[in-house]
Amino acid sequence: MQIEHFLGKRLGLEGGRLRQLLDIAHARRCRRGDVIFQRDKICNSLGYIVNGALRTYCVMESGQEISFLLQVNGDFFGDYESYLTGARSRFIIEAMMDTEVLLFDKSDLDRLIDSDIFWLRFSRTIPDVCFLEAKRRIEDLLFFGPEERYDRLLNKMPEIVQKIPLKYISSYLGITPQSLSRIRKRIIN
Amino acid sequence: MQIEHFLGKRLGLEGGRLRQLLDIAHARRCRRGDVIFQRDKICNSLGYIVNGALRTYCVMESGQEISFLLQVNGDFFGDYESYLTGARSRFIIEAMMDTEVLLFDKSDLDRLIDSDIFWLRFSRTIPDVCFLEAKRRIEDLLFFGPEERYDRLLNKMPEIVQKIPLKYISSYLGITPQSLSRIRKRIIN
DNA sequence: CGCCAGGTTGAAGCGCTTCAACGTCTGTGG
DNA sequence: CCACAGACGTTGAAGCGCTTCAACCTGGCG
Repeated sequence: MQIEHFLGKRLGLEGGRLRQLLDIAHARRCRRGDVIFQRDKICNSLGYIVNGALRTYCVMESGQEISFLLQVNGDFFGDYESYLTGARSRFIIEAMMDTEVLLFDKSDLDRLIDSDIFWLRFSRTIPDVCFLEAKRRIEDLLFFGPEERYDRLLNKMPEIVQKIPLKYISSYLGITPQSLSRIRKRIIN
Repeated sequence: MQIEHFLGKRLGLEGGRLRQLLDIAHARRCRRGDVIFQRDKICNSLGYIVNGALRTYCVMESGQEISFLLQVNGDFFGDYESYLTGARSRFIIEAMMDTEVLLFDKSDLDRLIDSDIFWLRFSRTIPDVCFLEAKRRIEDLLFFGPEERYDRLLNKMPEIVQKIPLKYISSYLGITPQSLSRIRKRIIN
């Protein structure tokens, strides 16, 4: 099946091992606008996007919403800091369109990891992936200006950028919706 | 001894376990300006700063140097992406003042990790720490403006910021040296 | 002494922000 | 079926902050 294939490829798993992992997965469908994870909760599961798009965002004191992450098919989601440390999360995760996800509960993952040294070795993959993604984001913010960042985002997720509200994208890029609107206009030429 | 104490506390290690780790450490002293790690190499060791300060930076095509990380006593350093993936690094690591470090070779760490399930469990600590640091940096860049970022850096490493060249700090903050100079002037009031 | 790197300061410019108004689309209720 | 509200995007005008270019100052060092 497709899901297995993509998830397995992403994680370097196959056959029985992949099946073992899928055994503890919970499938869930969300509608556009559904909140998958609430602020001030402790994140006790990690997720994988089968189909759709999510945003992980933070509401600032001013009331302004800032997109911390925009994620699509094949991406993992969840506030990994809260998952790791057990601290309450400041983030909200919301579906930007109808979305199917697989959820893995921390308790199930921990049990799996304890069950077999294979999974103990495997468990490093999670923070490794999180770190690499985070590093890319830093490089994006540090090495490029707003316009270049938008360009790179377009390359990274071309179909999605056209479909989701502009304001989610602008705060992800660290600019105002108006600025992004003008950048778009500029780029058309 | 002090070093052991701090390193152990940072990693949650003590007694025999801490000694095991220190057994594979190589101490090294560097002078201000020494390059500890060279661009285009593969990073095959991780380091711990006993005393001093390092910067991890990238030279852009324009020739401009951008500080990716500024690190001080008690911080870990190394291009963890290159360490993980085996890819050539685009970063250079340089001592900003006379600095003592402990180096841990990947081959020794891998051997340690394979020797005992304790160390296999422990090995997740490394990417976890890297991820949490990276996440802080993203939040800094995304949630705050240049002036606030400088303020937060002052709180994070107050002694060091006074001692190292302004241009290293400004590129870490994502601004020009001139702008940082003016921000400093503004803040004195 | 004079050079050089690092820092400061001034002036001009550009890009993003802010505030505000208007256009467009969609869904809802009269 | 139309009218209207609300969300979203666009556009204009004014302002602010960072950038750029350039000049100058300062301290360290050969």
